[in-house]
Amino acid sequence: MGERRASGTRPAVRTTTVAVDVAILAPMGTELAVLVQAGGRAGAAGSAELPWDGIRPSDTLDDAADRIARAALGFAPAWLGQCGTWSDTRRHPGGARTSVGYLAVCPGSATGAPVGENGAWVPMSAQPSLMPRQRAVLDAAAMLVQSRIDQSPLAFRFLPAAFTLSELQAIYELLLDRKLHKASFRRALHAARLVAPLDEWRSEGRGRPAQLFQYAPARRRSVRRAVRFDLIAPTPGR
Amino acid sequence: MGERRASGTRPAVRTTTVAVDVAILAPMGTELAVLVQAGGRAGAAGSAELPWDGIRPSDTLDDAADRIARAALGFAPAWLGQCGTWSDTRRHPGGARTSVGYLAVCPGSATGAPVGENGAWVPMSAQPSLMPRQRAVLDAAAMLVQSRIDQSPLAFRFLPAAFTLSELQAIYELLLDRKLHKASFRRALHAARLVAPLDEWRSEGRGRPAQLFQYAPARRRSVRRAVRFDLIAPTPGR
DNA sequence: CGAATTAGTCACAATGTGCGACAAAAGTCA
DNA sequence: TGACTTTTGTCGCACATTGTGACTAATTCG
Repeated sequence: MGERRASGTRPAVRTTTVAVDVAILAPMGTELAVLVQAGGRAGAAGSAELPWDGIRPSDTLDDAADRIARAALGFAPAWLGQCGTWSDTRRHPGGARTSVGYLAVCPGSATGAPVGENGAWVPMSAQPSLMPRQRAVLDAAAMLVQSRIDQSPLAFRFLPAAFTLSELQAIYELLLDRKLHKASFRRALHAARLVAPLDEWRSEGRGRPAQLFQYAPARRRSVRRAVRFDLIAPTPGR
Repeated sequence: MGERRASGTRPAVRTTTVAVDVAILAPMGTELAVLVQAGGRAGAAGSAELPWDGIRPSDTLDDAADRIARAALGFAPAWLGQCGTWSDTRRHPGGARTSVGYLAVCPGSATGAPVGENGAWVPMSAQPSLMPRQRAVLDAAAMLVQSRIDQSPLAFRFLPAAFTLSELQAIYELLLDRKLHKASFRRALHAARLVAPLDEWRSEGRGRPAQLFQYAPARRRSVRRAVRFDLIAPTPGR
């Protein structure tokens, strides 16, 4: 003991095979959907896979994730963020020992259009059968959405730039999986000064036309609030 | 266009060199400190480094991080969590192209004892001069602490199992960098039913002895709360 | 035109938070 | 011993935030 380094040996880097795996999520109807592609062995059971690739010499991980998401979607995702990294022997479509997982978010309009030749949007509830490694990435991506909803404007990335407040509320209800009260939702939203009205209205079939808004956070007083003990979940996370 | 994969090529894994870098944080006096070790070239300016190592064939990343933290500290950290992964050309002590960053947390008692032959606790405000890659890891670790304070019992990991409420409040004040009101702090803490009193008191010099508590989250009603728009920061993170 | 439907707001009750005041239990020191 | 200091721990009130149902507004449908 008293050894400076792990187990008395000097630290040394090792070589590994690495892939970037991207879970691309978008709202579809009343729930989230994930974009999967047919695997290498088409027709085989459990052959769906998340879009993935290796990293190129000049790539950062963010570069690679953006490239993979663009290639799968045909356009850039509205948001990208890392959701974890794993290195183990679980199966991966490319046989990578190490996977860097990313979450990509895009508006619901994407789930209405076809995605390439072998892409498909699968509802999260349908539990697409992925290889174990990619299953871990998808689970972590879903967790990341949950943990970031209240801390970042992630919910807005599931919508186009201009949206109605009812659409925004529907996204929050989808992500949080519970009904919200319209008046409370709007009161809190406006108090936070996160959206600005556009001089534009949209009529969606019957009913009064809804005003369009855009995400436009205003400089707001950084009030010192209480410690939020009520948000603490028993497990300290991953 | 219409291509199924990135740039029309089939996806393929690549090889990279990888290190696990661990930012070990603990309270020291009134601020956080990070554990650094003297680098390979002792005495050289900017030679401090975070504990790091490669991954072993049977290691998961969590295994490696735990091993590295134990070796540096002499005991297991109270908490470990991934804070990000980077793959770029920034300098790293081991020359790794890819780094998996971890945050390790341990109680303040650690910062009073010596740490191995060439370890030292450096206050975060002192900005230890690390190589660029490890600087990124440390910054991400600090961000992770901030983002998890309200979502997980992370603050409790900076304390021993038994603690006084004043100690807990001091940790929160240190992490949030602001004074908290004692009565409000305790009211919210007890309302969340996160701690249980021990039948033990501790006298710290003068003043009334403080009762000791332990972290013991009780099953509490999962009240449906409002969407917390006020916590949303303008940037969607990382 | 009236019913149905969706958007948007209001008022009030219930709950939560900031904050000062104060009581309780110990040590310090004349 | 007894006043003074220091720290723990609680109470109560003013004020802010949130939950909820009721209400008005603007549009389509038949």
